[in-house]
Amino acid sequence: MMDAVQDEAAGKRARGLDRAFEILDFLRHKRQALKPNEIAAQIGAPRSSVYELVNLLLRNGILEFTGGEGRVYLGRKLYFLGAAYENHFDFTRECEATLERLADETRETAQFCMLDGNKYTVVRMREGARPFRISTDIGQSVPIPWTASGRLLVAHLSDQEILNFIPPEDFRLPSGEWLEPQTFIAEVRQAEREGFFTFNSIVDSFTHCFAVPVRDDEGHVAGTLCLVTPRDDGLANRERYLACLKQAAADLNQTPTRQKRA
Amino acid sequence: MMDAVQDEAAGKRARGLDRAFEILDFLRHKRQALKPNEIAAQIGAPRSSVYELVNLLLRNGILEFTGGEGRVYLGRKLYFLGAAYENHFDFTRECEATLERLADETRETAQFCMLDGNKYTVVRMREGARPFRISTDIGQSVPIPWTASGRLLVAHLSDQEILNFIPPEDFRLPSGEWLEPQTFIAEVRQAEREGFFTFNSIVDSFTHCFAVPVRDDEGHVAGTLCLVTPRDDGLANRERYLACLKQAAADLNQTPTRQKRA
DNA sequence: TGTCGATGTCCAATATATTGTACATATGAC
DNA sequence: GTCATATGTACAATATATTGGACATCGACA
Repeated sequence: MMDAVQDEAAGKRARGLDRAFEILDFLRHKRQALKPNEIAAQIGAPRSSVYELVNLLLRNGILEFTGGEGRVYLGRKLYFLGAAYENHFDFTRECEATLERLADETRETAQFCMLDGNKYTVVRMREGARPFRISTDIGQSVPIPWTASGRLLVAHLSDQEILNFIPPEDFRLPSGEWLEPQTFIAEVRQAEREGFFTFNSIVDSFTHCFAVPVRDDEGHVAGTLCLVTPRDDGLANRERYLACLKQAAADLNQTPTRQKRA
Repeated sequence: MMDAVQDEAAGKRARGLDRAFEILDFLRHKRQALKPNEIAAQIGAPRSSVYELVNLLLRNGILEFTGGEGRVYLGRKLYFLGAAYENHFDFTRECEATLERLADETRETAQFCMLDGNKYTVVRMREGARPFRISTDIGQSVPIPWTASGRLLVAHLSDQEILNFIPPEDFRLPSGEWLEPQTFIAEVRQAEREGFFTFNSIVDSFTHCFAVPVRDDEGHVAGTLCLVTPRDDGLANRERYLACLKQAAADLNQTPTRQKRA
């Protein structure tokens, strides 16, 4: 409830485009088809506006009817656009291979993560060979401060920019504990200096997380490679796992986000 | 030039949303980053509008700066949205496996194709094992009447709907020849009856194409599986290839576009 | 030097998109 | 039967988005 996060002031009209992408993002996170009415109620938008926009998006193939009863979900056109992005910044192929290698070498869960707006998200994942699997939902948005990768993904920002960028409520950890922003920033700077970050996950109580940065052509941190391990394994193999990650990141950096194939 | 295809009447204003997706589709087909100015010129839109929209889309992560000089291309958010679509209609995994099997069995190029608006497009492709490879760009839009799959993809429409759906100029073949719409419709009905369509490609002079429908839960044709072969091979192995395709489609239909995993 | 084209910004005018509201229908509770 | 809720449609009012055009800058070029 109260999902109208970005509303600037008060009773202003929302721009159609913004509202449209709010709808798309909402469906993405819901991961299911919804009726226009439900969408309107849950994102707190005027019903007439949502009906209008949904119809526009349907006509453009951005949304599709699915699930019956007039429910809509993301459409095929988005798939094509996403595929074009993936093709242009052709990280996917090397990424899959790298994750596979990482998972083989460590038998742990390996992930490639990026920022999605001001959240953290797992883009690709390869589960480890352990009998006890640790896995995350890919494509879910998670507050940046909750993750090891988060320390690396905002390292290019100044302290103030970081504070502006991350929604304040995201410093409230799932345990209910409050992570002091200054503490977080200190960790960001430390991760920046050392070129990696590791810690016992603050999302659960039994995993240890490793993250190293992956940089794009211009040297910016474009994403991270991570390992999620049981705590004892992580501590026992710390140096080896870090070495594996760094090597993998170096390989990825070697073939930076390159232009199209031809 | 004259890309303003969908403009209803004359000097009307364009809706922001429509123009926005026009920009996205344009970039997708150009397959390269462009300056806002270039976009405006090439799609025939007012420069001020394009600058406004591009900035909006940049703020939403739908577009990204890339390629320098202020050039923009499709953004990461589109990738996430596309991945969510792909995840929901989980055709991809089975699809890849099916294409691989097809390519193995026939040593020919196998494709999975769908409609993209009122065009045909190759979604996934697996190149055959032949020394002489035949391949197509994936994600490119091609007029429906130029392809074997096209006969199947519009079969659910009435004659009149087909005529309304396909832009008239798409009946002009790449050779310059004119394909009579009634001829095309007759082929559509034939394909519908027989459950497949094959012909010597009208895009080039040396390939033969096979297409069979893939249906979704509700029995609609959601896409097609195709083989693109050298003409003599295609004619020599016609029955076997058709059997392979039908079997593959049956396998895909068995696991129809299913809901999410959990 | 002056001219031209390409690029980006700024701004006012008006065509229109967004929205509140009313209306219509179906369903289920009681 | 009545009432409440969920769902979709229709429409007018006004807040604003789209647009044309002016303006500034830069590099090329003669």
